[in-house]
Amino acid sequence: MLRGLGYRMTPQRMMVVEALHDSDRHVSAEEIYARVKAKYPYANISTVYRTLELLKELDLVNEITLGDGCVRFHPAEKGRHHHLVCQKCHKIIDLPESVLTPLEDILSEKHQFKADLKHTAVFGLCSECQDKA
Amino acid sequence: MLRGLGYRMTPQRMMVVEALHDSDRHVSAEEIYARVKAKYPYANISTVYRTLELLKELDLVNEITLGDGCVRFHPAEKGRHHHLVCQKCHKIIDLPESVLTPLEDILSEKHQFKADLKHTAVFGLCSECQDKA
DNA sequence: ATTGCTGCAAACTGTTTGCACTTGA
DNA sequence: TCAAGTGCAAACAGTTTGCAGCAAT
Repeated sequence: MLRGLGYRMTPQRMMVVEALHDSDRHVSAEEIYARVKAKYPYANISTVYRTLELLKELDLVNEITLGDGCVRFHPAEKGRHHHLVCQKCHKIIDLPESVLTPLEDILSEKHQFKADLKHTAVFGLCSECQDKA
Repeated sequence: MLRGLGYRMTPQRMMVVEALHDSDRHVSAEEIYARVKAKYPYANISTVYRTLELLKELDLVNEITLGDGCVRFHPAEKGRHHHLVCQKCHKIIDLPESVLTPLEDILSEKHQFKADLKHTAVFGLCSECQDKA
């Protein structure tokens, strides 16, 4: 871990990073806390938040809001992708980065807006929930 | 107001609706509350939330999360549009619906996902903030 | 030996809920 | 009249902060 950049490597931080990588993507702070706490019951949620804050600043994790009232995180190294969020069953479908590049180009050319699509979630209905309706 | 559908028309509800329409778009519940309270100091924020909840159910207002920690609302009648949110100056740029229809089609055809883009915000940097960087 | 990080408790923000009272239909 | 809607206070979830002590460097 590259934190000979002035930061200290503490067991707590290691456990947060580990939790982030072990879980499949999109874990909330509370979920990370739960995982860390399972190993080390004295762990504190504010430490989790502070570590996530730091990792975010260093661009090691990305943050995403999926509209369920809590921010979710995933490691930047796991590759960029986007998210389709089903409003009914709350499933999250990952989307290859390529799907949104045309959009990125349009926004850049026609609106001078530099979109940061790693933070983007698209809401709607997945195929199963469409069938049910 | 079409609430001969069993709902009562109370002054509080009128004021919420009024506040929604008077303000330019994307007001948070707190902002609506502030506006209502200016007219009627006894107003209560839970009433605001309850009214917004109702309007949402009746599809009279849309809800959107702009990533600043609070949900924002705007009247459905004001027309559908999308939102570019600058992560630096927090400006909100409205986008005509047409810009995202190609995306809607792609998601529908290739991913069987029925996107509901009225809830969608795209984050990034506006042109001014790009220049500053 | 520093100084950065942690744990704890307490504050804070946005939102929801239970309940008794009020009011629109 | 009387159920639907309100105000209030209290609870809630997710997140942040101040501070004293601890521990990586």
